[in-house]
Amino acid sequence: MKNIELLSRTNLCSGLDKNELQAVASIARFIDIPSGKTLFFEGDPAGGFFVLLSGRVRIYKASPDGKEYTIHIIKPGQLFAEAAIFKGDKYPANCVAADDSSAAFFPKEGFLNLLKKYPEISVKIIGSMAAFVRDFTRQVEELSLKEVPARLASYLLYRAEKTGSNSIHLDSTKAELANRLGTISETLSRNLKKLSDLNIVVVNGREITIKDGARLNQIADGEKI
Amino acid sequence: MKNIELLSRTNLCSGLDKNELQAVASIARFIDIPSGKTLFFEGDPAGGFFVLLSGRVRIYKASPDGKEYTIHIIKPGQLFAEAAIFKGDKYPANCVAADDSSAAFFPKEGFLNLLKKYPEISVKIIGSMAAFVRDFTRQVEELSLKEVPARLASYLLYRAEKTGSNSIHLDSTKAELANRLGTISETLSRNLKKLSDLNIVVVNGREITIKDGARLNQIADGEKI
DNA sequence: ATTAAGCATTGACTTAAGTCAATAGAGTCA
DNA sequence: TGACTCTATTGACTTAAGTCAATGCTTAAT
Repeated sequence: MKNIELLSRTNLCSGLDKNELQAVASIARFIDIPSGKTLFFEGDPAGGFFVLLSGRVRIYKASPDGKEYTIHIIKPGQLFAEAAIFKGDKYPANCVAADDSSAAFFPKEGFLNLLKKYPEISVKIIGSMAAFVRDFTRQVEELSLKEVPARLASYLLYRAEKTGSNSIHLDSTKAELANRLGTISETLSRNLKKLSDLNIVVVNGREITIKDGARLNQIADGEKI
Repeated sequence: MKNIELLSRTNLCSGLDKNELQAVASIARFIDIPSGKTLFFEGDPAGGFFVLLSGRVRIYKASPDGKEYTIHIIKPGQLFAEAAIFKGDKYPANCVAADDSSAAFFPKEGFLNLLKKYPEISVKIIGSMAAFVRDFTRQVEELSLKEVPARLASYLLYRAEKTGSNSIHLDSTKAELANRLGTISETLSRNLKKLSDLNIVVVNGREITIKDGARLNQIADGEKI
């Protein structure tokens, strides 16, 4: 996939339009990092930050006795070493590629100039990250609902609310939905059947239609089915 | 609590130093929203975005037949209506206070000027949100580990790695930790006891010391105990 | 020192949800 | 059309984890 395409899928750039994306990409330096290669060491002068495009990188600290402490595993789409930009001028930890990876590097000066020139870009970035955080918050809340029926009901209501329709189209397999709900496909299947038997929803392949939203709300609140 | 103090605890401002915080606060308009009061309606001209400081607000859409669809419940610290800033000039949904609430309002123009003048502020905001997203990602992954021992082990390792020590100090009750791990205090207690009986950790009040990190890693990977 | 309050632990029991395995549909390709 | 693959469903069984209730342990206050 083209780098700019990968870039557009990251947190940093997901809200940007074509021109803005182009402007951001123009100051990026795209790099490939073979698995096992060190990208930087603690104490190296930090000239900017990275966005991971593919693969995985590991950020770790090494203690005096030689032990390594992994601080983060970075996944595609995430920023890393961004602390360097506001904390100081040295990277505060080591970074090595855990898989063959690729990243975009943003030099600090270039990025600051870009934002100064196009402040709307920073606002968009902030806005889309805020939305992201909000969705994540929801997901954490959802996952910590103890029972599967409650999680499922909550998810269905959320999707329905978001689209303003009472019909939800799954754009992934049921197994993936199960995973997102912190369960397995069999359990999801059984629970959808229960809801369906009670005429609370109608399931038609990947199309789920809510028939009794009030009841679904009660279930999301923990009521037994 | 003072508004500026509340502001410093939000996503938007958590990474800022005193002067920057002051600069941001100086363009904010602080408002109180009594429970039930509508902050804006869909279609109202959108002059800026908000950060919730206390209380809860509900963002919803109303359909032609009068039904309401809740899109989000906003909690303290979160940005809202930030979409208005990049999507267009009208609020895309309605917003009402669910509890007595307070918020900071940032006029679009003022905020843009601020960021233009101090691009480091946007960089800091972006950086601290990225860190936030990263922690959240981890939390979601952790919660979707099926079994409590794995979630617990994963959490302990994470905390230990982050501090670079093999001793973890809980700054909350065990019940709260249980909640964060998506379980209950009794179950947490039993699992800590198991780990302790196997000499994998030593528990001393709120101090947990890892004795066998390798074993803990296996458990985090799903191995039975 | 004694009581009270809050947090933590333990046991007995119940239940939700996972595992394993078989079967059924749906979609695709030759 | 039939064979193949991928996804979904269902049943029988097992197990992890939740509930309820009792008890223990600390800390702080009178």
